[in-house]
Amino acid sequence: MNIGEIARLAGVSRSTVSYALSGKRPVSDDTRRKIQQVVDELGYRPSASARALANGRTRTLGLVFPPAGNHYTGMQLDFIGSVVEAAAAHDYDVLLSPSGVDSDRSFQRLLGERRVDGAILMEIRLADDRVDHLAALGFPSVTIGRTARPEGGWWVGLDHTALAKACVQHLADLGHHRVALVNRPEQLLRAGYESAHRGLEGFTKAAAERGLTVRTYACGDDAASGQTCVQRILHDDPATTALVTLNEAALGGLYRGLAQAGRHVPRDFSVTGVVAGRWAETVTPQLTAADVPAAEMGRLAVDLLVERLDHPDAAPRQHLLAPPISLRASTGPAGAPPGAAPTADAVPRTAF
Amino acid sequence: MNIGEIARLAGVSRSTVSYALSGKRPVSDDTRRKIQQVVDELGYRPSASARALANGRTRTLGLVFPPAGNHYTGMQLDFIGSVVEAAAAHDYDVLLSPSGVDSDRSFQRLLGERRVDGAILMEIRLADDRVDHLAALGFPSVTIGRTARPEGGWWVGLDHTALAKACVQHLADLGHHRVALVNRPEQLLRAGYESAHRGLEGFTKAAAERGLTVRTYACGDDAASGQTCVQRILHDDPATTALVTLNEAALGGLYRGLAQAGRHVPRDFSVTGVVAGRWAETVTPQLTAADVPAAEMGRLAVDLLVERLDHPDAAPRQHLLAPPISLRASTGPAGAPPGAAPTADAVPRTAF
DNA sequence: CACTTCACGCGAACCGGTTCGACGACCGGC
DNA sequence: GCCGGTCGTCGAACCGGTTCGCGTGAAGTG
Repeated sequence: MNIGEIARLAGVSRSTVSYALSGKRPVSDDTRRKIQQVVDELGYRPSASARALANGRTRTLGLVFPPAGNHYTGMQLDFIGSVVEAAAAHDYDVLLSPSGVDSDRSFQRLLGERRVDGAILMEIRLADDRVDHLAALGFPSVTIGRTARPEGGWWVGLDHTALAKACVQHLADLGHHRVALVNRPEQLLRAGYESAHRGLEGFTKAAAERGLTVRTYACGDDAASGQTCVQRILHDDPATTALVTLNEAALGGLYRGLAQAGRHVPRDFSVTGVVAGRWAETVTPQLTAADVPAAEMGRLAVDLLVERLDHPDAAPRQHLLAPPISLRASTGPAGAPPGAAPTADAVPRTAF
Repeated sequence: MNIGEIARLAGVSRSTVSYALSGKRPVSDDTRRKIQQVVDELGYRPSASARALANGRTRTLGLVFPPAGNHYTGMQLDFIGSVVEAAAAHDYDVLLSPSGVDSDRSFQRLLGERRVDGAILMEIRLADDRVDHLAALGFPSVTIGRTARPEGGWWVGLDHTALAKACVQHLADLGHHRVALVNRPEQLLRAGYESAHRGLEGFTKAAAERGLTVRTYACGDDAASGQTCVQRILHDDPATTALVTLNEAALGGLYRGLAQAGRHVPRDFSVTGVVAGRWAETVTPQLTAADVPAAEMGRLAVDLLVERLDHPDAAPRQHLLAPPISLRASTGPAGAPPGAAPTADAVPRTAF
């Protein structure tokens, strides 16, 4: 069943059917009605491929994310979900592409074969050949995250530096002096992941400003690594009283490691970090954290991309977000000497 | 840059270029080399739309999942990730469709506009109009999950009945008599979600066989609901000593609710359920659970679908999985009277 | 009544591939 | 020297839409 069939049954030409359906030229009410009736009867829908071929637009967006091996974080899930829903609201489909490096097959399919009108890139690196490549091509894309030189690009980003700083300052205000940073895996640091580097930078600067003694750790994206990481932290400096995590997937393991070492959160150890809100609330005590507004970021990225597609000459736009820390129950004042009487219950508190 | 341009530069006809690239007809070595050289120089890749239009195959698979609002579970994430990777291995792209009901817009786009060669459906309901619709159309699809009448379909499923039974038996073996079931949300139960219903059935049957006293609860897909749910459970029957959860997203909240009520896991309360392995390990104590092999299921679903696409007349195939319970640290013997001396530490044990 | 104006609808070309039938060149055999 | 068969290539049709330019008939105008 194609447009020719509809035309035949409605007794008009193919072009008339096309115009009646698209509204790009006026069609008399009579013919429009007749055509619509036939279309409804047969449940006709124009072929996406043919349409894409004819007018060069696929009405599909590409969502490029790292090959991931097996470790997706909750944050990524939130991004994916919100991107898909926002795209649907704009009448776009989303094509998923597990793509790492510039030259890989998946990426070539997306661009070279013109499967998508535009792309959203996740997990940006400070020096990111994918971004450079797309910019050179002038291909419409929006990144979730910023490279080292984000000027003139289209992106929605998180101010990881400010977020990590805020975490440190929060801990310093509570009187903590010896603080550890739990970062993303070594391998991602080496690859230059933005969040890991900017977060590290903010952490280090803020610690220096406040005169804290700090150590930083790379940690695998899973619970077991988190547990091991806490062991290393407490082994390297048993006087550590707080940590900041940029690693969401390790969070459960961090808590477990602390429990195992006999440190009660938040009574004698404080935990905070940069984590998507939904996941900060699944642990007990709930995590005081700079909540990553993943859903909002996904939506904004789609909005930007759609705008860019609709107005090819529009000036680049960006959104830099810096959500405030949400106070929950995983941080508390430092200084309770080990062995002192318990001062608070482990049950969540709603405020400080 | 299109196939005509390549043909011109190589001094041959368009059809020869097509044959040289596809290998569907022999082409002399000389011309093939010449063509390949031009293709490489210009970095030519054939347009996916044009190709799809010409031969009717898009090399794209649709992944249909519920609109989800804002609540995606970790399990769904694992499905999505593994489906995308498995599809890439077969040289297919994946189109995401947040689609609930049969007649909705997203679903129509996928099928009506012929955007995909086949579809994978998630979150199956016992009576699922999407499945019926696809079956009636003869559209190649594979479901992750089974309807009430799965015979003759293509699917990969989990034996939720057996899994829930195994959980109950495990608890019964440990001496628990009063056990609660934490199910998926009320709304999903009403909609007839397979996992919720089959799991409930297995739970109820096994409990009857073992003579247990049980209560069942519907619970929202988030931590806060889990916490509330535990409160209800302990309010309704304070003598409850164990629970089985089919609700992965509520898990963190369940733990919190128990801690808040002063029940120590596993010393005086046991928790088990049906949860993806990765997520069972993020909580402390780690969850003894029937691990949902989400990654494997995604891969199997893609394999089945690709096979079905390659052999349109092949007989339907299925995979019913029933992974064993992984013993971790969240269950223990019942009967330690309240106030008795602690018998075990909360730290994970590796075996019973 | 002749002449413009406008509204509608038609045919053809085009998007960029694939595929089928045919044709010419070259080969060996008789 | 003619014939039959292979091999390699070409032209044309086709997939199913969109879009441009034009023709036609009815309505409006002087």
